[in-house]
Amino acid sequence: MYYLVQIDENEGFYTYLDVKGQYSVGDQVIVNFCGRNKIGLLVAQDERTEFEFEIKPITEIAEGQVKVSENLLKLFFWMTEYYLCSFREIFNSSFPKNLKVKYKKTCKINKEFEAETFEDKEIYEYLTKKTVTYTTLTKNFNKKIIDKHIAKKNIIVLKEPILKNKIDKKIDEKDLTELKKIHLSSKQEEIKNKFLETTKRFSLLKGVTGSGKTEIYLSIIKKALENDEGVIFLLPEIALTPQMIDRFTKILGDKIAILHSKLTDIQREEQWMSIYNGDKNVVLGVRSAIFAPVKNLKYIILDEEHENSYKQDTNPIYDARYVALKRAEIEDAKVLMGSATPLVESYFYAKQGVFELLELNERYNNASLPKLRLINMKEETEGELSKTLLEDTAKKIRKNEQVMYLLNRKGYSTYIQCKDCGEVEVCPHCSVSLNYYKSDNKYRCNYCGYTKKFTPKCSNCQSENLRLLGQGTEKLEDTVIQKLDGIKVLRADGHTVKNRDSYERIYYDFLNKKADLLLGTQMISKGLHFPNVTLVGIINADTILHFPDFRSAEKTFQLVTQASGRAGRGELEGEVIIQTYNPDHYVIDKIMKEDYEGLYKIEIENRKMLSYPPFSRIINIVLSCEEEEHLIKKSKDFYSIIKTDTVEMYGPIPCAISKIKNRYRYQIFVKGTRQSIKIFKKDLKEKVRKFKDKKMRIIVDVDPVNLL
DNA sequence: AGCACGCCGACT
DNA sequence: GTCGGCGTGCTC
Repeated sequence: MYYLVQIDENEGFYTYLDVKGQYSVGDQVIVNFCGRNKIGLLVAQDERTEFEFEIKPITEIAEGQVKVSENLLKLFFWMTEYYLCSFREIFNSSFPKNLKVKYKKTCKINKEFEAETFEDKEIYEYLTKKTVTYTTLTKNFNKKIIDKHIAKKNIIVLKEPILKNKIDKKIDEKDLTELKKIHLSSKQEEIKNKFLETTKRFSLLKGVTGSGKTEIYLSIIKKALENDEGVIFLLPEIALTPQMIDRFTKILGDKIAILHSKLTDIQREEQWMSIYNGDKNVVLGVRSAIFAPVKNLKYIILDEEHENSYKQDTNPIYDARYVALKRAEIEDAKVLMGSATPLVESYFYAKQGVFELLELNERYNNASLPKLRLINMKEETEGELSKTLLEDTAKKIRKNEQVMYLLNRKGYSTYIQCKDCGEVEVCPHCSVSLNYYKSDNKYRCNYCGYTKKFTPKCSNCQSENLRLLGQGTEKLEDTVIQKLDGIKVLRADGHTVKNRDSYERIYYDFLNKKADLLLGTQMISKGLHFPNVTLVGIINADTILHFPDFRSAEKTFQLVTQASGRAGRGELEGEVIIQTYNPDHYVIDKIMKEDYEGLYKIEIENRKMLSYPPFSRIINIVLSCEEEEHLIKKSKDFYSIIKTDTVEMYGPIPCAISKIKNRYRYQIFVKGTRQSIKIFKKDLKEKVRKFKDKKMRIIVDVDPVNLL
């Protein structure tokens, strides 16, 4: 029996022979490759019987291996074709690092050399008796001498896989008492049943913020637990907050596994193994949890479906939403996607009947939707915090209620301009302006992390007449403290929130009313539940409105609506103040009227007219290189290589951000029908592989979300 | 990682 | 012509 084997750290597949027929697809084995032992994954049977090269036998099973299910392998193969990414990258990103068989460096004597060539006879004596790891050897002898011997090849260093055993199984008793306490309203019950009964594989739950979507999810999980069915419940990273985890573990106890990016390697291994062993059938996790080896998978729930973070835009590039649909097809499971503000594409598919559309238009427990007020910032004279918002904030605080401000920019100032010569301070490595951070008095680049000390001098004309433009959260905090005497402020942005711990601390401090105002970036706009918050201020509703992206209107609507949803979640009524410089823009109008349907109609018309998704499929090809001339030439060459009349092609043109980390960036934008794009992709991967050179990187982004 | 292959410049 | 340096591609 021949198998196609994916070998660790290698592209492509190699054929090996299973002499005794003792292995099967999904096994991890040890094979001899390049004259050394390597871990290989049996990805498929090789149906061929004759080969024009010599086939080696599989050495042995990787002891303590964890198998990959055939369904997951199917999903990975589909991904390599759809996203043109490598099998190895997908496998690596879906598989806990700790569970990969590791290599150790072992040191041996090279027998071709005589003992007298050894500077250190003791090492020679030692190594003729045994083979040890490099670490052990360096502990016993002088590292410098050892390295010298290795360089002279007196000592050979080999990488050998370390085999380890599986973690012991521990079985949890199922206790559903907490779950049984969940009570659904008749409307929620109706939606749950509709989802369970529909013959459609995919459902879209459109429910206003605070309408109790989570209770519906929980009741589905409860049903699954009672019937030993598997569930994957996905949340965007930003929403998988300590609060969410708290809530879920309180109700579901240790019956669920949790997978998120802040787990330690050991924690991730434990969680993953409990799923693999079948101890836990329910997984709560972020994007990559879509690959969890859940047994008997019946439901995939995807909350906050509109969130960009479901799209991974580094290799392997994939969209967990689309992968979820595919996995559900392969495993014969159902998908429930939920959002208050679904993606235009998803809503379109729901209206077309591809998704079952489920709607929940009232808030849970009769809580009322917050009142919205619009402030035209063009008429404000007192800087970037309106008088109305300041006054109302003061009022709420006096009543001992809490306030949240959302501002989508961190730091103090987003760009610094010289009043005399007009020069803007820019990053030396990227084509973006530098941000100013007052807390450590530094300029900082958002893209490459470059920092330099802030000096109040224009680097062009040395003038000290600088203008700090574009306010960020730091400056907002300063302004508020200065204008509202004695206010206690908590700030949550990329700078104050370094990890889950600091996030948690801010969350609990605010919940326990240790502050009056919580101000922060997007990270506070999702999923958080503070019953005492009665006012939400959206400082600049239009920061992303003018991005050169066909989704910018939709994204603005989603962001503001989500943030507004933070107000009035308890007994008290909520208010939202939205500051904007574009009061006449149709998005602002639809936000104020809470008219998703209206926004959808405008957006879908635009998409149709310009033939953007869902009326087309897009591929964005980004070429990057440190040398601009080389890049321009190669981009043009590549364009002519892939040029075809069956799809629309634009470019190569510089990307909106034309340089990042010293690499110049050009893009080729491809648009076509589902079918024509499929054909276009067919040999694109091979063309990219052949065309790439050492200096140049080519990234093929299928269904891009970020077009910058 | 390590070997084969091919291209190109230096030298006989 | 030949030798060798090195960049590139392949290993089942």
